[in-house]
Amino acid sequence: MDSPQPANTTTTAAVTAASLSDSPPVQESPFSNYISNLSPIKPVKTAHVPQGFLGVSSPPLVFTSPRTIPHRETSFFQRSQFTQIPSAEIPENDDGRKNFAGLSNDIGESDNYSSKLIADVRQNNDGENSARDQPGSSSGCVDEYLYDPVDVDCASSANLVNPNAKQSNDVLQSSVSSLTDSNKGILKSDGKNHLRAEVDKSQALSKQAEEDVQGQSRFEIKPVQVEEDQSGNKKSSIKCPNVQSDHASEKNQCDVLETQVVQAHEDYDDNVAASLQGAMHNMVQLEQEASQLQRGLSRRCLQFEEAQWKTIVNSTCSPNLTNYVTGSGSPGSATELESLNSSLVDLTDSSNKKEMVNLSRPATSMFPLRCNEKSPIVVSKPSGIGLHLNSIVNTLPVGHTAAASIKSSNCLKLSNLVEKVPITPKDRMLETKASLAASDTTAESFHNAEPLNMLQSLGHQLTPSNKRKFNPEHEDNFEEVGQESPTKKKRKKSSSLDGEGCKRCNCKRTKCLKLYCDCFAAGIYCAEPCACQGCFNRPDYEDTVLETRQQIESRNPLAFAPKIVPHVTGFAAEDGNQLMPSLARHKRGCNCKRSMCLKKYCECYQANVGCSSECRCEGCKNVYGRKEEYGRTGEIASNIVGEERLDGRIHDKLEMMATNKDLLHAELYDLRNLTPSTPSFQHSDHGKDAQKSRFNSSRYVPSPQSDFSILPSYAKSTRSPRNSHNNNMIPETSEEILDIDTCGQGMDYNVADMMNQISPRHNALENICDLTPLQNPSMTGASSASSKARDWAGGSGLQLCPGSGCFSSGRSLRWRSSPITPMTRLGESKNQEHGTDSGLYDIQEDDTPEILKEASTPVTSVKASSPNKKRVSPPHKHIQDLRSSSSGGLKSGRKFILKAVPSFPPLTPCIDSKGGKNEKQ
DNA sequence: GAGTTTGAAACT
DNA sequence: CAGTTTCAAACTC
Repeated sequence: MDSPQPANTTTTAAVTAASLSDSPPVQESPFSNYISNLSPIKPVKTAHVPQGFLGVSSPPLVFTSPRTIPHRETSFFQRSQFTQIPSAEIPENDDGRKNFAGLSNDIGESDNYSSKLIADVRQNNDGENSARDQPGSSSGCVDEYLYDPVDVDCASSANLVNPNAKQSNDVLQSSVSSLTDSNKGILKSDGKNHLRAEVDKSQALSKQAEEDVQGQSRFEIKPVQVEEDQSGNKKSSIKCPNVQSDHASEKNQCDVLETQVVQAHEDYDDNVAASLQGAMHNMVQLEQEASQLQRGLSRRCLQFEEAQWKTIVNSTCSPNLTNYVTGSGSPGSATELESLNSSLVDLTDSSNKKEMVNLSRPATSMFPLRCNEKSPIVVSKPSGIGLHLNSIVNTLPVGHTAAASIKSSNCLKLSNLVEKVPITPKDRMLETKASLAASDTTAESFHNAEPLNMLQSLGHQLTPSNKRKFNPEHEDNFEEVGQESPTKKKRKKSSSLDGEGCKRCNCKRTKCLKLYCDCFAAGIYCAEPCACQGCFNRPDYEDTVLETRQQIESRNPLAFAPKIVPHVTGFAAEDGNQLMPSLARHKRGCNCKRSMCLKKYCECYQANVGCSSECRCEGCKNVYGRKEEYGRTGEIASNIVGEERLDGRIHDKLEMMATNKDLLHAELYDLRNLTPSTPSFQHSDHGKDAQKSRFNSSRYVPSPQSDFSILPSYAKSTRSPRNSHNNNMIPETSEEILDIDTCGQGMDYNVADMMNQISPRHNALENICDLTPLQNPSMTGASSASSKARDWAGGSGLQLCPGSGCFSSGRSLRWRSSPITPMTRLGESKNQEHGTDSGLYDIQEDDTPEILKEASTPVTSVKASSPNKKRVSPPHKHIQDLRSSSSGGLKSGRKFILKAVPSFPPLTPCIDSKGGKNEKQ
C-alpha cells in the first residue's frame, strides 16, 4: 500500500487519507496521531477507519492504480472549487454529516468513521481545499472517502432544500455504500459480477438521483446565508439551494463513479473500471470546463454575482443550455450533461460565494435594475461557460464605456456592460472592493490558460471595477492589489485588447472627481491600475463621490450616461478580435478639429464608432464612418464595418451556432450581453431587407438579435406593447431564443415594465413600439417571451422605479442614467409627438419615414441626439414629463431623448425614435 | 520618460 | 450660449 504521504503531506486531506488508508497498526505514524488529535472522534476512527479501509481498502490499490489517480487528480482539482461552497456551509455540513452517517450505516462503521474523520479533519483543518487541490495525492481511496463525506454534505444541503433531492442523494449514498460493501465482499471473495451489478445499479441510481435533484430543485432559488469557510474566508452571501443540490448530486455521482472505478481496479475488472473511468473522465472534464469558465467569470464580475448566479441557475435549468452543451459536442450522455449543468451551477455558486465575500451586502440590497441588467451580463457568462467563451470573447462587440471611450475590445465590452448595467455608486464601490479582493485571484487564476484568459477578459468586461486597481499612490487609502506604473496603464489603455484593456486614469488635479477622470466618468472607482494622485474616487470617499456625481448630474443628467449609443441600423462588426458596434454612435458626437477623427483624441474613433450628425468635427475621416456618411443610414456603415471587421472566426462560430440552435442561443445571449453597442438587427431594412440583413449578419446574428430584436418587436408589434416587445425581441428566433433573449435582456423588459410602472406612458411607449415599423417580420415567438419578459420586468420594474429617481439618488447616479435612457426614449417619443422635432429627427422621420424605418429608429435616435447634449435632461420619465409639460420645447425634450436613447439602446430599442416617429405620424 | 498635441470638461 | 480655461489622454520624440 502506498502511503498517501508522498502525495500530500501538507494537506489535511492527505493526512486524513493517510490515516484512513493506513491500517490501525500503521496509523501510529505521526500523521495518524495528528489526525487523531484533530478530532475527538479520532480514537474511534483509528480503530474503525482502518477497518473500513482495510476491508475495502484498498486504498493502496487505489493509490497504485495509475488510472484512478489521474482521474482523481482531476476531480480533486475541480472539486476543490466546487466543494468549497459546501464546505463553507457549516450547518449544511453538519446535516450532511448526519445524513451521511445515517446513510453510511449500511456501509459499516469504518465508513462512518471515515466520514466522521473527514468531517473532523475538515473542521480542524485549515482547508479542505488545499487537500483537494493537491493533485498529486495518492490517496485514491482515502480521497474518495474524504470526498464522499463532503459530497454527502453537499447532498444533505441539497436535501435540506429539496426532500426529493435528499432522497436521491440517499439513493446515491446507499449505492455507494452498497458498492463499498460489494468491495468488501469482493475482497473476501471474487465478486466481479456482483461488483458490476452494483456499479451499474449505482450509476443508474446516481443518474436518477441527479435527475431528481435537478428537476425538482433546480428552479428553486433561495438566498442563503453568508458563510465562512473553514479558512475563515467569508464566502458568498447568497446561495442557491438548487445549485447546491445539483452540486451535491454531481459530487455524489462523481464520487460514486470514482469509488466504482477504484473498486473496479481493485477487482481488476478492467472493463468496469474503464467504463467508470470514462464516465468519470467526462464528468470531470465537464466540471473542469465549467468550473474554469465560471471561476474566471465570477471572479471578475463582482457586480453581477447575484444576477449571474440567478442567471446561471436559470440558464442551467433552461434546456437551451443543456442543448448547447450537448450540441457542443460533448458527450452524449445525459448524465454528463446533467453533471455539467450541476457543475456549472456549482461553479457559479462557488464563484459567487467567493466574490460575494467581499460584497457583504445582501442580495436584496442590490438594485433590482441592476440585477436585471446584470442578469444579461451574467447570463452571458454562463453561456460563455457553456463553451463558447472564446467565441464570445472574440465575437464580443466592442463596447464603449459610457464615460471613457473604449480602448480595448475588452474594455469596450466592459464598458458596454457597465453601461447596460445600472449600478449604484454603492454597488460600484462594492464592486471595486470585490474587485480588489478578487483581483488577486483573477490575475492568478486566469492567466494560465487561454480559456482562462478568455474568461478573464470576460470578467473584465463584466466588472469595470476590476479594470481599475488602485494606484500605488492610493495605496495609502486603499488596498491595492497590484499596482501598475502609469506607463502600463497607458499601455493597457492603448492596448485595447489586453485583458485589462480597461482604462485607468492618471488624474493629477481633479482628484478623480470630474469627468476628466475616465474612471469617475465611467462610474467606477479608481483602482490599482490607476496612477491618479489624490484620488477621491474610492470607496472610502463614497460620500464625496456621490456628492460630486450628483452635482455633475445636476448640471448634466446624462453626464454619466454611456457616450456610445448603438445605432439602430448598425450591425455588430468585429474588429480584429473585437466586435465593433459599427453602427453605434457617439451620443454627443465629437468636436475634432485637427485629428480628423482619425486618432483617439476623437471620442468617436476611440470608441470605434463612426461620426454622426451629432459630430461637429472638421474634416472628418473617421474610418468607422464619416459624419457625412452617417446620413446614409446605418446600412453603409454596417456594410463597411461588416466587411472590414468581421472575423472569419466570428463567422465560423456564428455559423456553427446557427447550426446548433442552442449554441446559437447561448451565444446570442452572451453576445447580446456583451455587445450592447451592436444592434445589428435594428438596422433599417425592414421586412425583407431587415431579414436579409439579419441573415447577412448571421454572423452577427447573435448580438444583434439580442439587442435589436427588441427594436423590431416594437416596430412590428401591433399587439400589446409588452407583447410587441417580446415579440420584437425575438421575432424570428425560436422560442428558445426568445427565452434566452428575455433572460439576457431582462433589463430591457424590465425597463419596459419599469416604464410602465413608473408612468402610464410606458403604454405610449409600447404603442410607439407598435407603431414603429421595425423590420421584424416575425413577431411570433413573442408570446412566451413576452410573458417571460413581463415577469422579468415585474421583477426589475421595482428597480426601475428608483431609476425614476435618476436624478436624485446619488447611488445610481451613473447607472440609473442608463436605465433612464430608455425611459427618455419613451418620453422622447411622446415629446416628439407633442412638439417639434429636432432637425435630425425631422429629417429622418418626416422626410424619410421609410428610411427611418429602414434605418430603424435607433439611427434616428442617434442622429436626433443633439450635439450639445451635455445637458440632456435625465432619462427619467419624470424628467420627460417635466420636459413635455414644461414649456421646454419639444426640441429640448427630443434632444434629451435622443441622447438618452443612445445611451441605452439595448434596454429600450423598442422605444426608439421610431416609435416616436410613428406616434407623430 | 518627457514634452507636445488634442479635444473634452469645466468654468466664466 | 459662446468663449476661455483646465484637464488628462493621446501622441510624438
